[in-house]
Amino acid sequence: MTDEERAGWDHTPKKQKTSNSSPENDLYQQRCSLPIYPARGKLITEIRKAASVVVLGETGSGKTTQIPQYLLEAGMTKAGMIAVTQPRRVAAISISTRVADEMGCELGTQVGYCVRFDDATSEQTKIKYMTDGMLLREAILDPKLSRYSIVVLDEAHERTVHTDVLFGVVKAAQQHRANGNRPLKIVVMSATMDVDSFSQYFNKAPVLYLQGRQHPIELMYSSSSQPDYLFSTLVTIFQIHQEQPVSEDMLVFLTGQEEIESVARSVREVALDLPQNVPGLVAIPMYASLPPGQQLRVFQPAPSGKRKIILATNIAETSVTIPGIKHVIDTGKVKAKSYQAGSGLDLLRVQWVSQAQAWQRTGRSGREDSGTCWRMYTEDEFTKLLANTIPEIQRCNLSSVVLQIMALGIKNVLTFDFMDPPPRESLEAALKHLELLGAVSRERHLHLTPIGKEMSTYPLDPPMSKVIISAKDYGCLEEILTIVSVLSVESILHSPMSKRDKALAAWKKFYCSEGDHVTLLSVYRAFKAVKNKKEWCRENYINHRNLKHAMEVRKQLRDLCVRANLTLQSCGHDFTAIRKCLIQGLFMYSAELQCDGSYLTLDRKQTVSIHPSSCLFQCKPSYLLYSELVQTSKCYMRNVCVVDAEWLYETAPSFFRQRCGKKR
DNA sequence: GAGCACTGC
Repeated sequence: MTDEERAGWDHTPKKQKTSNSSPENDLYQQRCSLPIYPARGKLITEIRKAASVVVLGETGSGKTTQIPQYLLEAGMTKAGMIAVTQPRRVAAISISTRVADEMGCELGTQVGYCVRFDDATSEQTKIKYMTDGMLLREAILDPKLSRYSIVVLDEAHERTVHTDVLFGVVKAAQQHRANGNRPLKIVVMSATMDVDSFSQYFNKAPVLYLQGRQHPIELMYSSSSQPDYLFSTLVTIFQIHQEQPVSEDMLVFLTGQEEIESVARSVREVALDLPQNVPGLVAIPMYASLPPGQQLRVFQPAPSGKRKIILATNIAETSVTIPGIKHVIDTGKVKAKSYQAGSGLDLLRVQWVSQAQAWQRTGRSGREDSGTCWRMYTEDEFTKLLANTIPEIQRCNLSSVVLQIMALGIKNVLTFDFMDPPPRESLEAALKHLELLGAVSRERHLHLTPIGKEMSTYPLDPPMSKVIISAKDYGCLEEILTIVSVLSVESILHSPMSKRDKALAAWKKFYCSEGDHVTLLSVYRAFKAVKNKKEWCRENYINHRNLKHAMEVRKQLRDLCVRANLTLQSCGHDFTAIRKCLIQGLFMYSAELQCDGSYLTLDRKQTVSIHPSSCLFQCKPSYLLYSELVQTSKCYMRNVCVVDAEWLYETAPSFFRQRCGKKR
């Protein structure tokens, strides 16, 4: 979503009966005054002419809201809907709300949206805003995307895994439909200059440039390299504060929660010692794990006579737009995920941003008026940064992506038409993982097994899908649905740092000797049984919101199971059945106790420890399953479950024979 | 004896 489109309206659907497309209408006037409006005719002509078009639209051009309407008005939806994909749910919902307003129709009629858990479309729908992940799901059922005449891939420059896979999917669908009477048009929309690769990939598609409404921004570089970017950031904050008008708010890009809270403390401390004649300031943190109520603080104006300083992660680069920012301080650092197929471990590391990311941050200062961006690095350092951020698909675990691609009917993932192919080792590692789960087979040729096909219907990581479809063999689908749902949302255990001991004491009554999975099940069961759920959550340090979310996920998974004719059996208190079932998907995530009290993983022989948040932290069972490994100060197993060596061996004899040869 | 960039189905 562009800045223009994000700002200035609330997210609640407005139901409007009068038509807004009459010339005397305000919204109509607004539409005509957008920078994109003069290009309307040319856009329609070009998109009509070419099979694929790339649109480069600066922020504020209005491309996301207007282009779909232009195509509709030009009669280009006769043979099917227009799909407009977005990387984020809130964007799909709020933009479609805006467009419905502009068109003077009710949301869900001609204009609608479709995101997980929420489908606001109908038979009348002509323009459908949706998340990229949603279109990908649809593609598994219908690889030709036959309901659509045009697919608009918005925010393509963000290069999410879903968008990257969609590139290949829509391109293949277009080829399939090229000779029929209903060709598929593709519009790729990007906000960065790097559009050549998009054009090349989509058969040299023409590139259309749109003017934006960005104001001039002054760039300030450090004169010398800064060894301590936090210190130079603090100095710069107070330099700006003392020299610039107090009405000009500041946005500082930092790497994470801890850093933000510590800088916030420093800012407040230094502010106490400012001379009398210097105005006051308020430091406001902004990061994703902040409770929603506190996130809203960034939108409130500063108390009069004070300056607002927002300390944010890269959430403020794309997901949240804060109005009124005049100064941006860019530390040039970001915390990002890196994955090496070799270690099989996801890592979060602080690293340099790319040039494109730096420009994105810079742009946050010139929204309503001219602005300034203060870079905490030299111009020379800037030129040495990567031009573009490495696409996510090249730095993540690919098991679920590979499963999805194969479910789309693509024969060989290794030759799938990626715009930027991921490393071969990552694809091979994913295939090996799926083979262990019985989802793919290499007999004669590489193919998806019936189990793999079934697994691909669940919105889960492959191990968890495997656990679900295995539950029928253990008569515990009800329990497994609960456990899988709770594991797939953010933690339901709420542990405020100040009340850690109290929280721990409250959880003790749910603890089960079998491990965290069964413990989470007992929390969920207790929650279902009580009347006053909110109060119960507060008393027991349980996160009510995340638990509600888990219930929503559970309902979706349950529906999918019913559709697959899986019987919803309960095993009551037979936790052995549950643990044996978990092994079916997680056996490669197992560890063995060593004589010295440490643990070694069974597949790569890595030294690991039980995470201190686990209910088994002080226990030493001989064999464990874990849901994930996290590398922090040590390599920790998070969410562990006690198992028998025999069960592991019975589940995957050849896997364990290779790895524990001497034992058997 | 700890620690969480950001999304999404």
